[in-house]
Amino acid sequence: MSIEYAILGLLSWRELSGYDLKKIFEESVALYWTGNNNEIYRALVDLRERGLVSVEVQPQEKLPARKVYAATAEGRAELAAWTASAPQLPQRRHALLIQLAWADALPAGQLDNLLAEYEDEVQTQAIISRAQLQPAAAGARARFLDPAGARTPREAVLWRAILENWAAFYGSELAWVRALRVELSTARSS
Amino acid sequence: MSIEYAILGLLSWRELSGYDLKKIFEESVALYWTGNNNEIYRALVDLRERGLVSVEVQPQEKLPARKVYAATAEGRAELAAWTASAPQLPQRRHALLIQLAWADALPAGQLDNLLAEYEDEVQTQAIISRAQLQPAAAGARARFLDPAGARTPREAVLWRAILENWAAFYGSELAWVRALRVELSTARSS
DNA sequence: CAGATCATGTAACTGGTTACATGATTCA
DNA sequence: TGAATCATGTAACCAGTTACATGATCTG
Repeated sequence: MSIEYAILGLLSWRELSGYDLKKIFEESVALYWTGNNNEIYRALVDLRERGLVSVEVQPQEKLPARKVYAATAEGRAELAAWTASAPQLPQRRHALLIQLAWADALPAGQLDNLLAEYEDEVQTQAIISRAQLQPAAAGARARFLDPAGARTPREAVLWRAILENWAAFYGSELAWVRALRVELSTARSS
Repeated sequence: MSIEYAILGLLSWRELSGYDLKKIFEESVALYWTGNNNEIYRALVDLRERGLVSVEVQPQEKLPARKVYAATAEGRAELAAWTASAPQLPQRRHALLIQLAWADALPAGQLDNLLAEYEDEVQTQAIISRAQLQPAAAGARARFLDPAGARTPREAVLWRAILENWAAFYGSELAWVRALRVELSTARSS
């Protein structure tokens, strides 16, 4: 899947500028693209050309004009068709596992340092993804996937499930690396 | 990380032709590239140019010559340096989660069909990845990450951990989708 | 005054995918 | 005889990343 459907989905939820989208991508765990300008602005042009989104240019006095995009009826239809399409398996690229395959050449201390560093990083992500399960501060504009911004109870269930999936992913990874460190340290001393 | 280190690692383990590599990539769960020719043959040329692998051309009577590659001393040094490098977080692309974010427009039955199909696919992967934890048939050439092919006990521990990571990944995913289906069906009927 | 924020975009590159191309051999 | 396997490669394309480019405004 390309970033286009993610953008189309967001624009079906509320109207947003390229800059808004960029921030949403940067903040969200679930939207795993970097949110770089190139891709977002090109995707918006493309969606526009295909008639899936509309633009409204809002001139501002002192800042560059905001181009605010929203999904059109055709865009919503296209999105609905896509959501019904056959699910793909998630793809996971896990460079550390390839590193570990050949890491037997490393001294035990260095290997454990590597794993400890990894554990730290994963723990950070686990905390962040668990935090997203908590509702945002009252008064704040609901962020993407915050059940408070959902339009129906079922949508809230789905959004919570998405966040739980990410939390489970990092939780499982954290448990794995901790178990591996224990196993390596006990094997060494036995 | 590019596919190059994965190839260099395999060639540090045993000597292989491009065709052998292709098959290993296709068979292995852990080596998540498609194993397409383009990338493998280009990577081999590149590694060769950088002096990290050597080639031996083995002419065959009736088939095209095999070009058998192996890691050189420099290649092994480069690989060792890479294994010691800072670990990266795994990256996961999960299109279904983006689909679900906007799936509230689907009728309940269609949504459950989608999730059921996903559950099936994940279950297949879960079974495959658990199966790789079993030793290969006696007499068969040890496959990549089969502890039987490991060169030291610690390497066997690492290889098992890698396979367990994949099994845990699919196991966690399977539990998640099952729980979600239950939640959606009970919410509907209450 | 420096750094973050608002707001738009472009250029160059990397990594990876799909499909094309060739041709003999082996097996059901 | 048709499909799978052995064995090499090339061409065209797509998605995504990093870095470049501009410039005003707001905040500490």
